[in-house]
Amino acid sequence: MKLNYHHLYYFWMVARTGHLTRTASSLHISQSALSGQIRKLENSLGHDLFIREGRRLKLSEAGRMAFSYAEEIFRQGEELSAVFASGAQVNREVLRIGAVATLSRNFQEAFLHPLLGRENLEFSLQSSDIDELLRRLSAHRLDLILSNQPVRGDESNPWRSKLISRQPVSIIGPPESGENVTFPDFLEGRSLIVPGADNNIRQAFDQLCEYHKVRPRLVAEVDDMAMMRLLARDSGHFAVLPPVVVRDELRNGDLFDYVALPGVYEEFYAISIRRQFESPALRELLSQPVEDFMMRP
Amino acid sequence: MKLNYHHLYYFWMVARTGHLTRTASSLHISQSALSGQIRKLENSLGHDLFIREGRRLKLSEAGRMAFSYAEEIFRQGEELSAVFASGAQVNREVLRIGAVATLSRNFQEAFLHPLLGRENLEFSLQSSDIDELLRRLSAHRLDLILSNQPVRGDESNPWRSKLISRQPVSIIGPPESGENVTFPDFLEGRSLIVPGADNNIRQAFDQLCEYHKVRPRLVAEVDDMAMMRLLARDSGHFAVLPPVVVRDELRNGDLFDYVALPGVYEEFYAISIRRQFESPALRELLSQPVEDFMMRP
DNA sequence: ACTTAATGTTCACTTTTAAAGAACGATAAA
DNA sequence: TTTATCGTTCTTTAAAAGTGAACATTAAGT
Repeated sequence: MKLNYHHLYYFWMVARTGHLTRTASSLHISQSALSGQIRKLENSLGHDLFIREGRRLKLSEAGRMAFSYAEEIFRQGEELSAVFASGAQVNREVLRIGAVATLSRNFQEAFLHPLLGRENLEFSLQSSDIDELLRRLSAHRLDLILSNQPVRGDESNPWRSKLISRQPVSIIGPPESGENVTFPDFLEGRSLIVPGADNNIRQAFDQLCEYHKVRPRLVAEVDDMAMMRLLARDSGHFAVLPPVVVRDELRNGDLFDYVALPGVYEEFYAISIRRQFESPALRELLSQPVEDFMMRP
Repeated sequence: MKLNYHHLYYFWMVARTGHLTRTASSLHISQSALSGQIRKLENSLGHDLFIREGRRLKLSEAGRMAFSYAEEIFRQGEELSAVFASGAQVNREVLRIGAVATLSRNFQEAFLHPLLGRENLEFSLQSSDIDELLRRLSAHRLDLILSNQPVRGDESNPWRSKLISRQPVSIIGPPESGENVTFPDFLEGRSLIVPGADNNIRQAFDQLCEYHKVRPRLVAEVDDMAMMRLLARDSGHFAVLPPVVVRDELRNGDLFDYVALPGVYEEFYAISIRRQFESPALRELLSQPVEDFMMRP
């Protein structure tokens, strides 16, 4: 039997105050109607929601359970009503994007670039860790996640990961080093700043070193691409980095791109929920070709 | 005008598939009825939810917004139905408790002790940081939070913090030290393990040192009470700790309680949402007297 | 102990709302 | 161009929700 949301609403209103008569008058219906509707809900659910003690109503355990769901349901519903009632521009397109906090800012900006020119579009950008972002995506509080790892969906979470860009990764260092950089010998014993262990660049890089039997000396493992950029620029050490992260420094000569690492890429994924009606802005973003669009000005 | 949840439900079902006729037949109603109900919802909200292009339905931006709310609302509703339909013991009392992860386990256990003996009661215990726990409390995914800090509620979050226990804090160290411990001189230059800077014990302790013009040497700042316990036991250093945390070690002589710090207490708060009908188990827990109930076996 | 006011339930009846079915219009595919 | 499919609108019918009176229970006041 299908849940009747009107009955549930009445139940919720009564359970909040604990009084049937008062609630009835605040709802502008008779108490007998209210009593009857709640009785119907109880019959449909198969449990009493209130314990009747004489003229007093007490919430039963089943009622408590139903109440906690009802709270959520009608809180959302009231928010929905409020949004429409406020006359807020409901017709503006809204895109809520979450980005893994350690992702390159240059990348995020390049990816979102097509949205910037659009009138009548509003977007929000939230940084957090991937678990939190996936939670928000599931709760429909986000439309899209930018991540450097794909995520496998399942029945209860119909996530879809789309590869949106694949960036080469280079050894980047100070320009005046004057070193004759030959791959892979150059890496042997070399002091290096590398991405953190759970980054996929790092895993590919480790495999590459393994394969060529070279052992660099790791001076720092850093999660965050913005931090990597600062360290590469200011430490004087060499770093394993996608050039796009230090695009500005490469341009103005503060850093130099010595050698691209074969087979090592940073990948970017857009994670979304498959929908019958995809927002036009979202569709536009996701249809960008997988190429080096990040090299745009 | 009040939101009609039946209309919203129909809208949701149609928006999921994008087809009115198919949805109508899956709902076992005529397409004309479905069309009419959705039209009523649109009138009540004041916005078109679909864009009609000939015989085709497209979700409008307003529709997209409504849809994301509807998703949440009816996901919850279906969960509620499922819980009742599954015949799961809806009449069992359920108490969902969140504890700040750094809280003493002995305290948590002592506090929850009254629940252990109860038939027909089930409780879940989740550890996390206070922000995450408060989010869950607001979302009605928790009934109670145990914390070492009170939280001030407001209109949108009617939280209620109740002091449930106040524990003395001592200097605790290895039993064989043979030192003549006199407060406060003992502390001068002393190597100490102390709670982390945002713990209220720590703040009180720092003030105490300031007042007595003594400067201990801090060898470790530790957030987590379980970690403090291990470090106090195994490091040979003295530590600033509530004795209850190392109750077992004090009993069996692995550690010794040298001196209670005057005016320094660890406080425990229970944070809940004020409700018309409080669960009996919750009421029982919260009515425990503020005393050293933690010294029970 | 009795009365009174407040509360909740049930029943017969009325009003409101939702659903069905036919007629119509638009369009994608044959 | 036809034809089958899909969505809208209108009128009629069926179902659901609401009303008000009669009745039951209980807390508080006399």
